[in-house]
Amino acid sequence: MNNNANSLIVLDFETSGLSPDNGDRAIEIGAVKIENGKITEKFQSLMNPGFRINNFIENYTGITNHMLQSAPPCHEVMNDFADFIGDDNLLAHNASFDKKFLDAEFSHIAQCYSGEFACSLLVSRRINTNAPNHQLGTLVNFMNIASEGNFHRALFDAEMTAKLWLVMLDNIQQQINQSSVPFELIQKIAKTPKKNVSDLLEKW
DNA sequence: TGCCAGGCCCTCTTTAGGGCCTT
Repeated sequence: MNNNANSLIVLDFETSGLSPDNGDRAIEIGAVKIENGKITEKFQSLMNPGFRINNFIENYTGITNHMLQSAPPCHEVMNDFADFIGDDNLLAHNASFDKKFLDAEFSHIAQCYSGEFACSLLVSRRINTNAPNHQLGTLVNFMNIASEGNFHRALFDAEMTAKLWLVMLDNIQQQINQSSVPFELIQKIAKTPKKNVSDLLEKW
């Protein structure tokens, strides 16, 4: 594990559906690298899954079958993405979803990654206890984060997740009165029952 | 024919059910 929570890859997949076990594939990857509290690199690409996506996904994402026809194939994009993420830790909003697609796409090309996932959704449920809900768009509005772009596109969602993450890290830093938040603490927050999180931060 | 995602989390729980969140 890279224990530096201030340097990590924030990623978001758009996909043909909810489950790679049912044959769904990634159709777009967007990611940003956060280093020392700032977005320093970006990665974005559509990818052709080799079949037509349905109307719901076209409407939900704005990604059309016409756009995917000329996109590079998944294996090509995922190999480039493996180089992008290196051995950094990873972050996504509802990470279990993006992790299962990353695992599935990497399994197709015999790639692997060494970083560990953090989940902004799980942390938000424990830190932003007054939020009306924990959907990415709701949290961005709730925390007054500037947002000009289209939700449900991979790079925009990754950027918004990164900005949300930095606000939450700042919140945690203030609570523990330290200048950085160890990745180990992030993982502990995500696994701690909500009612015990304030105790965890006080004693850190 | 009938089913059709899955992990997390809460509670009127744990011998379970249902909502949230992602596409």
